[in-house]
Amino acid sequence: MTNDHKRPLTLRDVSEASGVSEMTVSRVLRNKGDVSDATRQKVQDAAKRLGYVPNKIAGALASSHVNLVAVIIPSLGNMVFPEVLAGISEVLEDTELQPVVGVTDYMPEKEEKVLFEMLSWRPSGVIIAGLEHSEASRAMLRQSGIPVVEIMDIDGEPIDTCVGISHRRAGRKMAEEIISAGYKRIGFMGTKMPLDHRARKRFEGFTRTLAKAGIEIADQEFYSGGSALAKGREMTAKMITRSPDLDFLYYSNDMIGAGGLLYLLEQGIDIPGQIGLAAFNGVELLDGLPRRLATMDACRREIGVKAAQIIAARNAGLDTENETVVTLSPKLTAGDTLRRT
Amino acid sequence: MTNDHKRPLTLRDVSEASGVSEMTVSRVLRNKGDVSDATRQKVQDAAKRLGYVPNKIAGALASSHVNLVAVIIPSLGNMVFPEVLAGISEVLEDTELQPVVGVTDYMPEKEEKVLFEMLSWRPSGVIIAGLEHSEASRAMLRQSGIPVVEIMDIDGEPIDTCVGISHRRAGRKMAEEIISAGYKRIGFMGTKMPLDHRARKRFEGFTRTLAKAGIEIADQEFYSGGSALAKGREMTAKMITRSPDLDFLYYSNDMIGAGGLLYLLEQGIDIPGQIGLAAFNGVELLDGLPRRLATMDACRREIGVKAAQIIAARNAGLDTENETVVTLSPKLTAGDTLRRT
DNA sequence: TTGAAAGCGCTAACAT
DNA sequence: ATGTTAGCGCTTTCAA
Repeated sequence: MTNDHKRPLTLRDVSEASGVSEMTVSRVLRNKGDVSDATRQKVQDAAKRLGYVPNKIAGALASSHVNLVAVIIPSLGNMVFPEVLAGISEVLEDTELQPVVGVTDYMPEKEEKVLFEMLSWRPSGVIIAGLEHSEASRAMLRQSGIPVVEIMDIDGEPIDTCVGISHRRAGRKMAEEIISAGYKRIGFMGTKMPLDHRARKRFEGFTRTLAKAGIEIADQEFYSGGSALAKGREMTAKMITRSPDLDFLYYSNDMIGAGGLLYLLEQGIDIPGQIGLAAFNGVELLDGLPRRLATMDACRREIGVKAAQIIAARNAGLDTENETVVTLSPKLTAGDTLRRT
Repeated sequence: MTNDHKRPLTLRDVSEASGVSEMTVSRVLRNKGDVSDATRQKVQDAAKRLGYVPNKIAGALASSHVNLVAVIIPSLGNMVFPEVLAGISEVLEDTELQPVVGVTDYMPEKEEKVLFEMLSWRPSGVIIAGLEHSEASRAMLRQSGIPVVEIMDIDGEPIDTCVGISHRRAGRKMAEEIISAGYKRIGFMGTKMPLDHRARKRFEGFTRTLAKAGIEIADQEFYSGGSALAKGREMTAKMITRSPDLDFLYYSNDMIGAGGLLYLLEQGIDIPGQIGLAAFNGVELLDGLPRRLATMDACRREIGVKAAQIIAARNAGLDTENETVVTLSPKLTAGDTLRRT
C-alpha cells in the first residue's frame, strides 16, 4: 500500500519496515528456523502491509533449489495431455513442487528448444512425453542430473524412468478382440504417423496381430490438422464408399472414431452388425455419444499421478532406485460398437 | 560428454575449457556485443562439447530481466483456453518472451496463490483471464509494476489493460436473434454460475433482452463437473420432459449444446422447426456434428494474439499507452439450428 | 533466538 | 574485441 515507485520490494524493505534483520525476515517468510512469536508477527505484518512478494530468482540462486517440475508434452489441444497434467497437479499440490508445462507440437526441434529453455531454469525434475527424443535432447536430460520421467509409452529405452502403457500391446489387444469377434475386412484411420510414435506403435501391434491371423488391413486413410470429429466423418465416408465391403473400422483416436460413428449412424448403417468400430483413448466425451464406442483407456490421469509421485519421491530423497519402468494396463471397453463374442 | 559428476556446468567451466574469459563466453552465448569469429567459434565448440546449459536463474538475477509471461487461466479442460494459449504462443514465438501457464480451476483463492507464485518469479508481464479477482490479487497486480492484460471479458474495470468481448452483449445479441426468429418459450442450460462470471454475464444479457420483449426464461437447469456432452444430453432430456412446450434451448457452451443436439435428433425432433438451439463459443468440434449448431464465436485465438501483442509491445518499450480496453466482436453463426428470419 | 559475512552464477558498466 | 569489477536479492554458514 506504500510502494508507489516501480521498484519491486526487497527483503531489505521488509527488514527496515519491521526493524528486524533481513535474515530473520527471511526465516519468517519461509517458516524456517526458530523465530519468536513477537518478531514473527512484526515481520508478517510488515510484509503484508507493504505487499511484499519474495523474489524466487534470488532465492533459487542462493539456495540452488528450484521447486519447479518441467512437464513437456506435444499438445494441449486433444484432451489427453490436460488429463495427464491434472494427474500431475493433483500429486504436486501436496508438495513444494510446481509443474511448468512446455508444448512441442510433436516437433523434435521444438522439443529440443523447449527442453533447453526449461533446463536452463534448473528445475527439480522433468516429465516428458514419449521415449523418442533427439540425441541432443537425450544428452541434455542425461547431463541434467535431475530425475527424468518419460511418460505415456514404455516401448523403448528410458533415459532414467518411464511410466506408461505399451502401445504395441494395446494395438495387439484390440486386434485380438476384433478377430475373435469375427470381423475380417478391416479398415484403419489415423493421424499421419511420422509425428506420433505412440499411434504408430499401436498400428504396428495391430497389423502384426492381424497378420498372424492371416488378415491384412483392407484400407487405410491418414489425416492431419482440422477438427478431428469432422475428419473422422470425412475419412469414414470416403473409405466406405471406396471399400464398401469393410466390416470393421479401427480409428487411432476417439475423436475421429466419434466422427465416424456419427456418420455411419446417420447413414443408417447397422453397428456393430454390418460394421464394427473401435478407437483409442477412452476420452470422457464418448459418454455423450449415441453409442458407446469401443475403445481402450490410455490411463492418462494415472500416468500423470505416477510420474509426479516418482519425481516427488526422488526430490524428497527417497530412493525409488528400483522401478525404472512402470507399466500400466489399459482397459478395453467393448461398448456398443463391437460384436459380442 | 565430459561432465561425469552431478554439478551442473557453469560459465566458468566453458571459460576454462575454451580459454576465453567468462564475460566473453557470456557474450557469445547471448549474441551480445562484438566478439571475433575465432573466439566465438572456440566458445561455441566448448559449450556444445561440454553440454553447457546456461543458468537463467543467475542470468535473470544479474540482469533483472525475466523473459517470462505469466498466463493465468481457469482451466485447460474445455478447449477454449488452449486456443487462447495458441494465440499467445504464436505471437510470443517471434519474441524473447515465453508464456508460463498457471491454472486456477475457477477458484479465487487458487488464483491468488498461483498469481503470487508466478509474480515471485518476476515475469515481464501477466495475462490473466477475467476481470473478477480478489482484492489481494488486484493489489498484487497493481504493485507488480509490470504490464497486466485481463482477457476474455470487457464488462468491468480493468486493472491495467483488457482484451475480450462483452459477454453481456453476446447474450443480448443471441436473445435478439432468437426473438426475431419468433421463438417464445425458451429454456436455458448452463454451468452453475457463481464460478463462471462470463457465463453469468451472458445469461444476464440474455434474460434482460428477453424481458424487454416480454419473454421470461421458461425453464432452466445447471450442472457442474462430468462430461459436458453427456450433461447436455441429460439436462436436455430432463428439460423437454418437464417442459414439453419449449420451442428453444439456449446453452451456455457448445459442448452441452452438442449433447442436447444429439439427443434431440435421436428423438426425431424437428430442429429448428419444433425446437431451435443455440450455444456459445464456436468450438471446432461443432464442425463434425450432424447439424451446425447456432453459436457465437468467442474470438479465443484473437484474444490471445492481441493480449500477447500488448505485452510484447510494452516489453519493447513501445507505449501502447492509449488502448486500455480492446473490444472484439463475436460473430454469430446461425447454423442449422435457428429458424431463418 | 538473532545477526553478519560470504557467495550462488551470471551480467552491466567500466576499463583496456 | 576482450577483460575486470561489482553487484543482482536472496540463503547458507557461522558467530553471538
